[in-house]
Amino acid sequence: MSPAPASEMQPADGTLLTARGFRSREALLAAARHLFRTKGYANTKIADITEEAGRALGSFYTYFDNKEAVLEQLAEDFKAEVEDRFAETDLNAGEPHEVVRELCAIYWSSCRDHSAELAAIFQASMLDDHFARRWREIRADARNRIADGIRAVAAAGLATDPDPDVTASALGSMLDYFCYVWLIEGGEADRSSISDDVAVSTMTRVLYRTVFAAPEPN
Amino acid sequence: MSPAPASEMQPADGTLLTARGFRSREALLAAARHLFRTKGYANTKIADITEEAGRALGSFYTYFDNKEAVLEQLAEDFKAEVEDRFAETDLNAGEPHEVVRELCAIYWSSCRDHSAELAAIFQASMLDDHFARRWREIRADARNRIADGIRAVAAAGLATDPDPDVTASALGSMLDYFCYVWLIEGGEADRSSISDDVAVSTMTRVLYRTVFAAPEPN
Amino acid sequence: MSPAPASEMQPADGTLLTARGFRSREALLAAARHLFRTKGYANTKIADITEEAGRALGSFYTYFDNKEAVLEQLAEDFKAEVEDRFAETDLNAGEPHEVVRELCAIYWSSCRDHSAELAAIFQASMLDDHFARRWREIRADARNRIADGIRAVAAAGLATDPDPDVTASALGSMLDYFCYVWLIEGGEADRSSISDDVAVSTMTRVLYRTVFAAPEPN
Amino acid sequence: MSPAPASEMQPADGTLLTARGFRSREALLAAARHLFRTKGYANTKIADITEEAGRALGSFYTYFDNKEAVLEQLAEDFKAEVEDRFAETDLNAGEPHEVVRELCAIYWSSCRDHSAELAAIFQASMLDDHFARRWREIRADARNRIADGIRAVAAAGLATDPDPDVTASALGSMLDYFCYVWLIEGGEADRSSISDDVAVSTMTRVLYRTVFAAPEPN
DNA sequence: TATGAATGAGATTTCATTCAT
DNA sequence: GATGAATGAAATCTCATTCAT
Repeated sequence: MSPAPASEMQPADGTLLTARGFRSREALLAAARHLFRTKGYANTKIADITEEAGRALGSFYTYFDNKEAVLEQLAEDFKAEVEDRFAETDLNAGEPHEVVRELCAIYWSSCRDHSAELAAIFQASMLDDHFARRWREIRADARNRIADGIRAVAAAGLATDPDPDVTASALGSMLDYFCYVWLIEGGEADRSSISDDVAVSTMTRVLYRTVFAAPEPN
Repeated sequence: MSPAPASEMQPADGTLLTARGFRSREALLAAARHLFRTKGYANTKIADITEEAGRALGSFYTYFDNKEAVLEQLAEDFKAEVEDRFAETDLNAGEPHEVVRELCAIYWSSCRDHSAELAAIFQASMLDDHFARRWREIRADARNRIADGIRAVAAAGLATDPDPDVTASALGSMLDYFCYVWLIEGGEADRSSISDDVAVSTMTRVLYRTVFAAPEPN
Repeated sequence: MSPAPASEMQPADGTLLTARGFRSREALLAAARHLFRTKGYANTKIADITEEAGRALGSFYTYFDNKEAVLEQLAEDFKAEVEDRFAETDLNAGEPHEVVRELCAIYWSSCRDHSAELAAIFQASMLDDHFARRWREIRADARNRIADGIRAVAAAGLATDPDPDVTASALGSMLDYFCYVWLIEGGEADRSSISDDVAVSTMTRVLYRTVFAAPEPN
Repeated sequence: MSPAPASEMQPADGTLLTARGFRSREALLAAARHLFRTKGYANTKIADITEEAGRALGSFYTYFDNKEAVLEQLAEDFKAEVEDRFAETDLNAGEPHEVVRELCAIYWSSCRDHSAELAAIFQASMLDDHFARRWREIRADARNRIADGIRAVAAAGLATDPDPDVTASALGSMLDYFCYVWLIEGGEADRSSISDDVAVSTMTRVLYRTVFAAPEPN
């Protein structure tokens, strides 16, 4: 769908990769993605990644400085793709409820398609200051979008909000952790999965009602 | 045969502790609490805890089997106290908006007063299946409370919700992660703290508007 | 049966014990004996002994310097009693086959009644040079008795043996390890116990035939 | 895909080792063997083994899970070799006394050449149920051979034995512990070593006389 | 004497990273 | 580039022994 990022032909040290090297690097990234999702970031060892990728342990260091660097790469790709998806959509046009729903749908599907990255960076954000900052940056984008929406609604006199930024933080927290719970943790105590439609509708409901202080149309 | 010294106390695990032992155990718990909050659960080593508590490394094992056992104890106390706080309040009486606000206030102050436990168990839930389950249990309480509220509102014909449990999950996720972000992570990219009032008002706003699909009174 | 050894009223440092102290010391010895037999010497911790004895950990050191000292005491009592039992019997009188049988019977019953000491000292002899020497001393008694018997038989012209001491060593090894296997290890792969009679008869058979180079009478 | 380097070897556990790895593994096994014999199994630490082998501590875990695994490997090799040595010899042919002598000679030389394994597994059998079972298995082979011999002698009407299996157990105990005492413990209180010939002759004497109830020929 | 908490040396095990082949 | 063995620092946990009460 999206073209390979320019970074893919170029490892950290700036040198170019041969085709063979390129394949190895991709295999390692794919293995890491898989393991981060299934075992968690902290519980994944370098040796797990190379084994899963069918490569020798030492080969890992040909392409990455350490596990953080892998996540850094994955997080970058993740952020870029989420931004792409938002950019492709005109959130200012259309019926408000539809716009909100579209935003939630993009968020949900991005998280679903990148659950490994979501799991890893969410977890890493709790272990490591660097990734805490990184994660805040990624979160900020959606949060600002929401805050802008709240302000626009207020400007239109449809609802008031004494603190749009904090409300946006709360709604962003809801989106993030709701996705984490259902896509990675495996749901709540009494229910382990939901359909895409229920997920998106629920996220939409909370966002729409909070921003507009009114029920959804129909 | 000989009577227990007056100084003996009965901690959770059923064994008797002398006053001296009781103090050591408390010192270790306090140290763990402090470190879990400041360095995070995973980054805290047993040796850090004993050092902070001014005890020898080996003394840790007089009181706990391992680091998990410390968190288990803290989590238990946390859960018990949050439940106590909720039990003390009659959430069914009074004006709805006030009830919601009260619930949010309890949640926020519980998390604030137990930010160490919140941080630790949140983190541990991502590293360890056991704590993931534990955390789900703790979360379930507030979630069910919210779901009940949504159903009551629907029964009163004030608003509709096609899926109260999932909405409650979303709102619970908001509460949890909002508290985590502001009380432990140190806020968002462009703002590092908020007042209790702003926090509670914001949480209340999201909850109230989502449940009632209407603006707050006044 | 046998009177309390003089050592029982006197701990290692030469001081006398009060009645209370005497009871504690006995409780610890009994506990050690029990644990040495069931868990083995090496696998028994000081804390296990005091717990089994219903005493506080620290009390152990009131009576013994360490675990070795307990075994030393038990071994001493064991050696003394085995020697007593042999001394009570006149091995030179009577029909030869009966004498051999009597010797084996004493050996077997001593080991059976002191299986804890046997287990402990056998094990300790393999871990610790001091007990290896101690065990050799204990073994030497029976071995010399056997060697004397072989020489007497040779002197009587009933059989020859080029190396009575080594043969006695082999027969002593048989006695020791046969007792260990059946009384402590719980028998062989396909049979877990034998009657006293079969045990004694078998030991007798090997000894008698080896010494006399002839079948037992009848 | 790429062919295995010519230097790769196939050790017991199924993984492939490079020549270098093979050498390290052998060095560790040799070091363990040496230390088990001189210091005993229980007194040998993993660090002792790696130091003796001139390897880093961590390297041990490249080849073995723990100390038990090393002994398991040594025990396996030991058992296999003893069985080989017996298999190579036709114990049913020849003059009975020579057959018995041959069996004892094999036993003695096997134990002498594998005194490290003998010491270690003997000791471990007293500390650990797993090795107790293992050791019983290894012992069972010789014991059954002896029991068969006793039955054959009885069938030929040369001697009687009311309980061939228990007699075989006693004779097996003699062989095992006699070898242990003279090859590992360093002999008896008054004599520290014996020649191979005296050892084998003595073992033979006890076995032959017990089984045949008669003096050896000549 | 009795108690049990305190101590810390020592042993095991893990794993990120380096490096020789 | 690829390989996998080598390394050793760090962390966990145990337990004999001491000691204050």
